Amino acid sequence: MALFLSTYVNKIDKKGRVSVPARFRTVLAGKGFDSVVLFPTVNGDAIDGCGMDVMERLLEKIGGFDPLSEDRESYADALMSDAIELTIDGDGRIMIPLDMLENAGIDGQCAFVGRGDSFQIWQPEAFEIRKKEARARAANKRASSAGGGDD
Amino acid sequence: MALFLSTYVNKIDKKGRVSVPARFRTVLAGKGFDSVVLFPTVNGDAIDGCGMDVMERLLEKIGGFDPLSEDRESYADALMSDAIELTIDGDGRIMIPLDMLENAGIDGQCAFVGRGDSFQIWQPEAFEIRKKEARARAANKRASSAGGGDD
DNA sequence: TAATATCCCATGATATCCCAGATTTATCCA
DNA sequence: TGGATAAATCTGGGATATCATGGGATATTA
Repeated sequence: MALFLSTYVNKIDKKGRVSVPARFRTVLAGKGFDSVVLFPTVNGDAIDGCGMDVMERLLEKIGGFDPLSEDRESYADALMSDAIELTIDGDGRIMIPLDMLENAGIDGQCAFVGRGDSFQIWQPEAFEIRKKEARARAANKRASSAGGGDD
Repeated sequence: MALFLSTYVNKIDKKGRVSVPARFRTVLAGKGFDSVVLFPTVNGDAIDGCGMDVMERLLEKIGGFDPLSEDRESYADALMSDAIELTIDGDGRIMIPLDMLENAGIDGQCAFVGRGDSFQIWQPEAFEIRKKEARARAANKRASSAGGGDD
């Protein structure tokens, strides 16, 4: 298995620990990682997560360090400066810093949401809402643009 | 053989296990998979099934990971978050999560319906009904417009 | 030395493995 | 062609392993 799929809701215990879903751990381990990289989503309503490989690819895509390009610099800066690498402990758990959780409105429980080559961490209810909205948008799009709708 | 063909009805035992039809397993094995990927159909009245290759192709299509694009193809995202990969056990069975079965109105038995390079899982009676409707629609279409109807 | 993080182990719940009947499908030989 | 034998498939259930979570004990850091 190579992709982050599905959605898992796990509990944050009073010490601040959360289990990374076993499936996600398997994906990471398959790439040789025992850690995750986390950083806030662009609009700040959740947390982006991935393996270190994705960060490296991202950096490549951005073009590496280029002191002459302000654009790229800020682009990369925003990401890399907010990103943290968390080691997965022996029981498969991580400790997400409190401020990162607060920024994403997460408390008590969190939903690990697969996105293929990365995943996101959401406050469960917030994610459900967003998903419904996304579905509605997609349905609209399908309805309006041509009518070859199969199931 | 490379295609998912025909319809097989199998029983869901009280542990929640179902045999994946042997023919379907052969197709998957031919592609090098010992697992299936399942996700709800767009309108939610059944379950879509395929091999991991389909998901990988989809991911390619929507492009790699770009944390700065606010929402990439929302439909694809919804898919990744709803999709699950289920390993086929030594006896050829999978365990479909209860909520996925409930969403599709499946209980007790399920029909594996071949669709070529993918398949669907239906509540057997619901599938029969839908099939009749589809036939009727196709017949109408043909009668009125002399167009090319599909399934 | 407080406060916090990490390690280690325990515990239900649940999924997985393994084996054994029961059916169906395929194969073989007369 | 038919009927008997063999193989594969589906199903059931007990034993085992995995997973998420909790809490105490040990290390780290300020």
